[in-house]
Amino acid sequence: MLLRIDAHRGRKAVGRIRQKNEQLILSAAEEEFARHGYKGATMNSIAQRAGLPKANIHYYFNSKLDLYAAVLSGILELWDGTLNELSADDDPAKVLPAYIATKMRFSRDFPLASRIFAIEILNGAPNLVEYFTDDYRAWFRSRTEVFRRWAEMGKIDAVDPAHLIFLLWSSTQHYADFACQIKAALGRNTFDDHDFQTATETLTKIILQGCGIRQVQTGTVRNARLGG
Amino acid sequence: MLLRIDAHRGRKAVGRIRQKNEQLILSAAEEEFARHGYKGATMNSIAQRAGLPKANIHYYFNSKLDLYAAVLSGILELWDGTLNELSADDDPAKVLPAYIATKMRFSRDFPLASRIFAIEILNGAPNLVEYFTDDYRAWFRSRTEVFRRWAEMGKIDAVDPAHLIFLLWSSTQHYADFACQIKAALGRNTFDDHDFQTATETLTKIILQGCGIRQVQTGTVRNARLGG
DNA sequence: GTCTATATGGGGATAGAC
DNA sequence: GTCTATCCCCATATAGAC
Repeated sequence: MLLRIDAHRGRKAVGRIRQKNEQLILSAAEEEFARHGYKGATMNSIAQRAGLPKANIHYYFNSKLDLYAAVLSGILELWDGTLNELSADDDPAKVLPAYIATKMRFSRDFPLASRIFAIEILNGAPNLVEYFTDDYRAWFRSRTEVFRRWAEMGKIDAVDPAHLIFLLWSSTQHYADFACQIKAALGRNTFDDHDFQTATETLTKIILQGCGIRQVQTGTVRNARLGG
Repeated sequence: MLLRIDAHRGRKAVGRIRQKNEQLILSAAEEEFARHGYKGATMNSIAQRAGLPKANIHYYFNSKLDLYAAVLSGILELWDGTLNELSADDDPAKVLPAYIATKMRFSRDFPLASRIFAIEILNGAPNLVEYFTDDYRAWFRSRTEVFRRWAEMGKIDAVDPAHLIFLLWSSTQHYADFACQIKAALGRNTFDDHDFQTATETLTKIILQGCGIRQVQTGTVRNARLGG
């Protein structure tokens, strides 16, 4: 069964009430899907969280799958384009820390989105077949190419670009996806801005140094490394 | 509702048939839970995969939750003890590569276990409240202490130990949990032993160098770093 | 111990009044 | 557009024959 990821687009333009209610439902659905997975979340619990009768959910989104598609679609829009900003012309000593910081902000600001996406992947991405196409493969290749050229130019050490990208993804998303374990390990109930800053700095230091990039001070623009 | 994680222990000693069937069911359940989550997996599909009638599952494991607890319990046993082998007396240049390699082997050999655990954490670990206790916190602190002392002795750079551990966890588990996305990105149907080796080497290089550890050649024992 | 048949509840979806 | 009442299916769990 194929999922229309863009199911929520193409809806007819709407009034204020509709827009408000749809947003209310989407937020509630995001919370429930993140907490219980697709099957585990119920239209009932979503309706309750949104403060609306169950039938209204079906009025705005025809089916549970449509609602899930809308949530997932919003997440993909959010995801797109962060890695796209990296270019071979950039100085990795400048843009890699920025990329790590951006991904960490995502983990802090949109943990639910990150978790829903993660659960979808963990389950084998049954609803993302049309997302993981040859286009995705081509896009990814264009991204690894940036790192490959950096290595070629001696701006970073010769590391496998694909695995470096996976490292960037995994290490940052971990703070959204495994927040519960992290809090348990640290014995905390919250993981605040200061914690996120420490995490960001630690990751940045290790990954940049691990790639042979001399770190520049924040705010300072300096060439990191000129020779191989 | 509290879950008895040790539900499968304390069962009466059993004959060959029971043991064989229980193992059959556990394997089938692991596959289904990993693929569809707790709620998404059905006793029917588990029974079918195990090649047994549904009622038999209930005969061996009273309820679906009991079955899930047994699966989860086996996973925790598997997880325990890998990080325990690290000691402050060790040379991180030797034992960190070994730890990374072990975790990567886990991702390769037990991807289902990794995914079930990940889904449980993603969902807020509702069934692991009795696992993430103060004991867990104390255990984690004892592990960070190892890295802290390494830094104190100048064996590694001064990095936040907790976040270093999270990095080790996230980067290695990623290859089990996000296998589906990785294959899509690489345009492959399989991620073979050679791929795992490349991934392991890349991670090892970046993380060790990122911590200021000079990597020793495989099989060679050499002091990595003597001074601060 | 094994398995068929069934009870029971819950969840997605809809009809139709307002 | 909104919401109550209801339908129908499916999943867990069990009863009880073998």
